[in-house]
Amino acid sequence: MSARDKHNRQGRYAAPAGDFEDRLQASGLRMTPHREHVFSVVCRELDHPTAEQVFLKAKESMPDISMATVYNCLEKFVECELLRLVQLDRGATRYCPNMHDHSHYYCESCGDVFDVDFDRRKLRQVLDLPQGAIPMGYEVAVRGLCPSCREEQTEDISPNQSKLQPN
Amino acid sequence: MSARDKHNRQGRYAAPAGDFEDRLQASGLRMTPHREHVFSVVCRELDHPTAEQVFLKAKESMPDISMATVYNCLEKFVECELLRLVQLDRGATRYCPNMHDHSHYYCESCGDVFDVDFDRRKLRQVLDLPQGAIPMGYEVAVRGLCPSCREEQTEDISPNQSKLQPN
DNA sequence: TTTTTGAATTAGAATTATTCTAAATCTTGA
DNA sequence: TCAAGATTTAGAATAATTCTAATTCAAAAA
Repeated sequence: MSARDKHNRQGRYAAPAGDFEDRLQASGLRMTPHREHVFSVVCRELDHPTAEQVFLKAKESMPDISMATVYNCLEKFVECELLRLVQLDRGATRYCPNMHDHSHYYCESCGDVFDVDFDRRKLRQVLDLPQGAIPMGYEVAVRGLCPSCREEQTEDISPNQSKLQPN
Repeated sequence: MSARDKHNRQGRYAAPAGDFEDRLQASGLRMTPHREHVFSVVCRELDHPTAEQVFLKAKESMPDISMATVYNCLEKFVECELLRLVQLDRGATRYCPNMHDHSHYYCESCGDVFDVDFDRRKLRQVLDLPQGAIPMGYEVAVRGLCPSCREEQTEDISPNQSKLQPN
């Protein structure tokens, strides 16, 4: 089961229809079988995959595709705003097809990553930005327990004994 | 001029006094000249430096220190919560001695990184967290123009002609 | 249609940041 | 003083990514 299914969050992506080709062409890029396939892997098959995960999945139905092509595709998709980079820690960069404002919730127990929405204007108000700054984009990551892992960890102990300190 | 000076933000660090030694000892670590020096470099000499920047600066007054020691020190400091990791993009990991809740503002024009405070409870309210999740920590990065770079870019054109879209 | 031009793909080399390893050195407590 | 273990170190190894240069492919021009 994918993280998206498990956490029961609706996927909302930038390119539901022919938008994919439009965005490529707007950047002077061609739509190719490789690009279509790589993009579909990121969108449909996995959640926030790394380049290597995309490569392995893409190879299943396109065995001759190379790692270099996967990297090239992903880089171009980021340039034409079909994907965003997600850098949760020192590890490999992940790719995210949800181009709406959202944060990434990383469960420290199961390792899943899922999207959590926020309102950009409200987020801005929470930040004590210096006068004159022009914020253009926000990247928010949350670490903690996801609902299913929290349930596992609390089902054996009574609520009052829980050491979990939500904040 | 350091980013901290330029952006005129007060530095507030976890270990102003003898807290440094206490935190090391609480994790079973010794206070050594190398550790003291590396920590002081991160705290006083640079803002959000990478391991390599710390190494180069530390070498100035301790020429025999090795890169391995710098990495070891930084890793231990993160473990005993004297420093936090900051991963702004694919590049090298940065280290931050401000252990209070805050976000990192990255200026896309000059490349400086400075701290921006937020209220943890308010941030939590802005996020549409799923029922049952237990958030433990937040990492917020903002990209945009810092006040000085914004001034440079707008001083030649009238305010109405500005293409800048703050949000 | 053929040619030309440049984009896309590729394998493998190179690079970058980081981690690992094993030896030497230093500290502390017995 | 000795033993145990922590610290430091150089350099090797690793992981992720980027670069390079050759090849293939596709669209526009002739």
